[in-house]
Amino acid sequence: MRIGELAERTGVSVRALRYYEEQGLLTPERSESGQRHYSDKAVDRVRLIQHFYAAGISSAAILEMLPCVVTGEASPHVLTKLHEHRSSVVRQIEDLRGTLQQLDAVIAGAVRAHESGVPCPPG
Amino acid sequence: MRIGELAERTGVSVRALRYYEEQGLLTPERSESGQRHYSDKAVDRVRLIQHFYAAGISSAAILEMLPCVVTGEASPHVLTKLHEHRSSVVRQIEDLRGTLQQLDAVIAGAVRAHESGVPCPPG
DNA sequence: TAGAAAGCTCACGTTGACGTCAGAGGTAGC
DNA sequence: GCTACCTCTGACGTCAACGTGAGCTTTCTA
Repeated sequence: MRIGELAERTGVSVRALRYYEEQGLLTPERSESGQRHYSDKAVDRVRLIQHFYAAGISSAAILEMLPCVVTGEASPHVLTKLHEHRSSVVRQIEDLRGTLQQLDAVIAGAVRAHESGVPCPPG
Repeated sequence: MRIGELAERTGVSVRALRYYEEQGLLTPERSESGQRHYSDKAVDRVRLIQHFYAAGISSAAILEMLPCVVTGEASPHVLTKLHEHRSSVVRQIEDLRGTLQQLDAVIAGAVRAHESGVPCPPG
């Protein structure tokens, strides 16, 4: 498929797909005229990349990990990196749980205030 | 306390504290000479701000929510925003759980490959 | 009372993941 | 073969949360 279709199927912009290629995360075939052509597997790869981005993992780090994501192979160094990222993700989840509690406390307080007729700040 | 002490007690840089003030998130008293003076409560407020930042909530959104965090009051509009952020945080946690599974699968595959003596990509 | 340390206000720099625009060529349906 | 989109390569713009440096004033310490 061409870049527009991949963009549509993944929900990622055309610009982003070209950017992924710049970063070495995606290496499509090229037609005679220079147009990019992607296999179906690219859809999953793009989703994986987005997953990692969402976890705060940088392009460079993703690039480092991608070969072993694809082939199942990893050098000890890459394995160490993988564990580091895992820990980071776990930490993020814990932090977000804390934030959730904060938000819930705020919401509960606000609801109580609303029920007891306390005036509201502008907004 | 002055800005340096607040920075030390919260682990946030002096520059960041001035930035929070620019955004309206922090409004310290000023001495005759113009130096900022913070109360003890500022420590908790800074930590709360950091919590929200970590959850991907922007300065503007935090600013909108802060009054009701402080006073326990909230307009219906702010309450809606709070619920939106809550949903967003929940979604982030779910996404990160997915990422964690991906990482675990990759790590498991890499370990198996390592044990069976498969060659490694450079790195 | 000096001088180091901390604070002040601009104001420009940084980083990452794209957005956007320009100008030119490729492709598909009729 | 025409037309309407699609794609290409630069290359500059954006946005948020600060970093950094300059040049100056205030406060603490010996």
